[in-house]
Amino acid sequence: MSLTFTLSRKQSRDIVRHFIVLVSYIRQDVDLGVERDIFDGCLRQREEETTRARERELKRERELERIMQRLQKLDKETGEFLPSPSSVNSQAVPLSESLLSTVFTQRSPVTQNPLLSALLFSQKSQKPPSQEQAFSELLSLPDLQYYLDVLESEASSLPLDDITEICHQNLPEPQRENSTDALCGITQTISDSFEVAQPLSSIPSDPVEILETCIQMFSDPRNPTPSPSNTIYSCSTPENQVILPKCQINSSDSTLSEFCPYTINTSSLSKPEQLNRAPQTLLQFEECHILLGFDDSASVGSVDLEPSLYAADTLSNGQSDKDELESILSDYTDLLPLSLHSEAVEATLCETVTGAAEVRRVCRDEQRVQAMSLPFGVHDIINLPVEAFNETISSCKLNHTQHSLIRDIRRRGKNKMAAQSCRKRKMNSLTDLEEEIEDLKREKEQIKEENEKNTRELHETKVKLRKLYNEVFRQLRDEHENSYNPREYKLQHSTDGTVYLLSRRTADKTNTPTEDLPIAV
DNA sequence: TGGAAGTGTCATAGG
DNA sequence: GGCCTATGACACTTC
Repeated sequence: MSLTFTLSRKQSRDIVRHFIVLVSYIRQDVDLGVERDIFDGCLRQREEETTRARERELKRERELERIMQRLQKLDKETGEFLPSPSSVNSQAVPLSESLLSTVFTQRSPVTQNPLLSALLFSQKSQKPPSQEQAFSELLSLPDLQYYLDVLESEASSLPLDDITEICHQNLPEPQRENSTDALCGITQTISDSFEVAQPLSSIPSDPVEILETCIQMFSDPRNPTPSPSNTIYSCSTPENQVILPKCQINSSDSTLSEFCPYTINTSSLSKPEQLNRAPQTLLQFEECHILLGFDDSASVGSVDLEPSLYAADTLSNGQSDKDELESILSDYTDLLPLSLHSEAVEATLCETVTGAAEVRRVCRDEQRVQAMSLPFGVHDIINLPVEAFNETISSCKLNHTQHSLIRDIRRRGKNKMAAQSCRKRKMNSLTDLEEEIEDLKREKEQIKEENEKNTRELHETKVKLRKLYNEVFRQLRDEHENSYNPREYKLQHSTDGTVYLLSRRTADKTNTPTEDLPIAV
């Protein structure tokens, strides 16, 4: 099980630049005080978060001042006019916009890298912002500015080690202590690892294709699989392979590999060094993470990638269909941003990619499950049949807390699905009732029209009958050829069809035809 | 900024 | 009595 990409020097610079953009915006987001929304109902925690937000706000203001100073300095050096409001405004851009907008520019390494851009921007609704806006936002990052400048100007001739050293020397003292070290750490890691083997142009641009490619690689029997549940990326050859552990928020696992699933070739290292390289890489990135001001204590969002991997295995075994693929892709794109170990990025990208509330809930439950070191995931806890579930939890020796947690997760998950189905039923019922109302209205209109029609026909029939009645009376003659007076006589229709001429006086008294008077017409 | 819509969760009734 | 499902009510978020 391995995923292998090797890089040219230019591509490596692009990747470094890409990491810088991402890391810088993580930092920017934290500095901006963009908070991850965690609902726990605990007032004390809210107060603490409020205090933390104030501190972030103060830090953000200091950062803004530094940015303005840096921008002015840049103007003097380049002789170009850089409108300062853009950088200031960019500080107000939420990370969900600023991060995406920046890395989605045409010249962004992310967009130049189809794999990364496809994974990060799988949502069609995310439109790329203008390049100008993104560039202005990029310029708002002083550390990044230095680093990119060096990359642009000297990277073609200098080793990456020297680049990091230049960055380190050029930055002011306080910032050396922060981001530059971390960035240089990343650079050092990547600089050890480039070798051209497969052009990036061969990487598919479509996320589904990317996933399929990954699945094929994961399931390729030619690739060794040291530990499927703990490995996502490894290198091309056994000699040069560095196994990058699966990304997990709560442990010192690979963040780098999540964003850069390329080969880290350590052929120049000895075997022990090779074995140590991955932890070093991760450690460096962890240091970067910490030094850049990320708040680990508030990090939320432990994510288990195993379901996706298992599903990928299922796919590779030919048991897949399009829905499964889409589901897995969704999981994959959902989980990808969570590996940043940053609550800000996690929250923002979670909300960007999927429904925020559900993702947060899943993240919290996943975190709890992982914190308890439970051997199964939230999905299993919720969706296993009762018997299988009871069998599973009985087979594991769980303490009371673990048992309660699992029961709680299962109860809430079940109830959540029940609520969803209940609401769906309610909506369907409402829709059916509305349709029934419309049908009844239509039926009422039809009956009304029919009634009017019948009324009209009845009226016409009465008119005809009156005319006929009068005509009959007009033609009736007695034995003396005299006509009958309609006021004294009337016609009455019997059930057998016979029409009688009745005297009104007699008919009114007896209400029946008399023997002498009836005259059949 | 208020309101509508959506969602998760809890409490409760009923099977 | 315990478990599950359905549903009303509430809180919260997002638009």
